[in-house]
Amino acid sequence: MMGNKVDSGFFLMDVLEVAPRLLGKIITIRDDEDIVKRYRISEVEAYRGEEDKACHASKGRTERNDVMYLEGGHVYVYLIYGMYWMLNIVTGKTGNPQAVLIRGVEGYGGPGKLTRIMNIDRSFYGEDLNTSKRIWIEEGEKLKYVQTPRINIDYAGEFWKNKPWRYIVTT
DNA sequence: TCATTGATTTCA
DNA sequence: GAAATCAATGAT
Repeated sequence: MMGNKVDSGFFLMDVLEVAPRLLGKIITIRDDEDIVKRYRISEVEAYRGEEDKACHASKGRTERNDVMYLEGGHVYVYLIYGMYWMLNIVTGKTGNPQAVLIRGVEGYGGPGKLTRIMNIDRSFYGEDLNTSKRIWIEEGEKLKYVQTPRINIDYAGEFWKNKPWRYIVTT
């Protein structure tokens, strides 16, 4: 059954609006063998602009975070700890570096595990969710969730570390 | 709690 | 150039 792709305007809202609304939506991947797989989003984290010390854009625009400065709807992928690809969705308007980290989908918790299962790597960097033929987001049901502080951002300082910008679907 | 792991970033 | 850092994970 084919779901409806989300409207491109959805990704242009502020990251704090987009993050909770992504819960329950479907990440859809078409692989090299033309097989389409769907994953329901269950956990995300929001990273919000240069002022957010936990955000990769907190020290300005670099080669790595460049795509965060583009219009919402692009895909931001990067390697962490030399082993794990992280999947992020850029949000907000052009020049406003925000992104949502996909931390979990139904059946698979953990951002590094997801990308391994979905076969997501560097080649997805900069993909446009509105036009890409191999990754996009489909509408899903609205789910209840709780908020907690973000994980593994001790370097960001107490103020930013304590922001409850991690969103988890409740069962 | 600790080793893994290497691209990116930071410091010189 | 060299050194430090890091949106994590799995084993101990």
